[in-house]
Amino acid sequence: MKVFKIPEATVMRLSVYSRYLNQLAREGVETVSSGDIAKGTGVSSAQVRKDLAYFGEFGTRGVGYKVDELYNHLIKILGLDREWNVIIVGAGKLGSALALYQGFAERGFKIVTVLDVDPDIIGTKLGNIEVEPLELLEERVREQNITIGVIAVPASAAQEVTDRLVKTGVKAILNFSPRVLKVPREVVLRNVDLSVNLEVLSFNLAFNR
Amino acid sequence: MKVFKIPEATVMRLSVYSRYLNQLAREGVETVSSGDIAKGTGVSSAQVRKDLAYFGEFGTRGVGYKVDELYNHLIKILGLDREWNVIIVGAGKLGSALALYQGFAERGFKIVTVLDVDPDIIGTKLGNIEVEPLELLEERVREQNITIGVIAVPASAAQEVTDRLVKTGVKAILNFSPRVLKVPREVVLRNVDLSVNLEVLSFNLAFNR
DNA sequence: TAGATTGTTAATCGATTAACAATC
DNA sequence: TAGATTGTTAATCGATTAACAATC
Repeated sequence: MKVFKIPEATVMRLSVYSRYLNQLAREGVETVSSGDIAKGTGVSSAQVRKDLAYFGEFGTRGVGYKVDELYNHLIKILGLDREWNVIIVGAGKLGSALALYQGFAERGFKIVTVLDVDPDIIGTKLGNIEVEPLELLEERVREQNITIGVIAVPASAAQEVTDRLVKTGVKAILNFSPRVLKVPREVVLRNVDLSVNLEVLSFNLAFNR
Repeated sequence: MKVFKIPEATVMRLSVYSRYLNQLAREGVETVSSGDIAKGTGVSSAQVRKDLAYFGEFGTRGVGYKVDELYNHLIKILGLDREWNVIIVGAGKLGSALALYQGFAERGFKIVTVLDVDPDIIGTKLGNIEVEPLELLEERVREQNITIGVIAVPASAAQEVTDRLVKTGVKAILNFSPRVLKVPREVVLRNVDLSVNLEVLSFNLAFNR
């Protein structure tokens, strides 16, 4: 356990940098400066260096960073150097959209189970995953070594599902329901609202101009 | 145009408050204090009052806020008191997931057009919207009075599609492609990365513990 | 009035930026 | 060496929190 706290904004930027480095690597670029990364990702070069400095010294003064080296460091820092098994609970509009989105797999997140309570939904296929009944939650989490749970159920069911996931050993919860969830301190919780991004846009359109 | 800048975090919290107030209203609650909202949404009560103070005085000292009144204020502030017509460009895995997700409609975002270049995708139905060819971009934006464009195309096509949208009068761009886009100052741009939420979790799992 | 809660100011905390010595 | 760029410190900026007068 590290003593200093890493700002969440830094973590999110590291993710952006890593994508950009991946792109550069595919283009055959071998070396970048913090200024290059800055221009490519829309932040300041001081920010890039500061963000990296939390984790070590990855560059060479006067020269810059080796693209593939820095990329590998970032992937390791972000915990993307392994595969994370993910369960999605709730296969309604949102849950099935998430299950169908393949961008997660590229970053090491493997959706291995999708559950629902609706008999009409159970048994349907989302890509190559079949939606299974909610009762299988504990069984699937255990046998598939699932560490991340995605909550895509209605608000009324969110806490109960979360409790079951946590009790069975899930270490992190990504909550898409509009409910403030209680989890033990050692479980990582993150709340997401898909349409908040559009709302920030509409706010800016309606208010600022 | 307001002179002071509203922190983006404030806007995102206003969105959270509005959802919570909506829930309270449905439960028949008539009055809330900043402390209630704080507990219900997981922030501090000072934060709630500070966020609201940017926009006016909505409460009564010693009493609190009227739930429906405050809700209506927030909806207005967020620009959700009207309908926004949205175009999604790109109907791949991500674009179609976004088109199928109905949560946007609840907040006033109406997806009216989905475009793609792939002949295999054009003509397929996403809910009740049919995917149409990219060539119709200008025509659809104009005739359907579209103000918000969602970029769900590969990085290589992102800037070109953005330029066409902006040129045709779209006022805001929600960019899901991993590309830093150039837009004129008056166009609102927001970059989103769906899997960054999972990456923040994996970072916390891998690094902090 | 006494109790409660807002709106707002001042203090604190944290994150970003500027600047530069270190060094390739 | 001269030029370039890192790593890091100190200065700045901005956001959150604590505290309290105003007031219902």
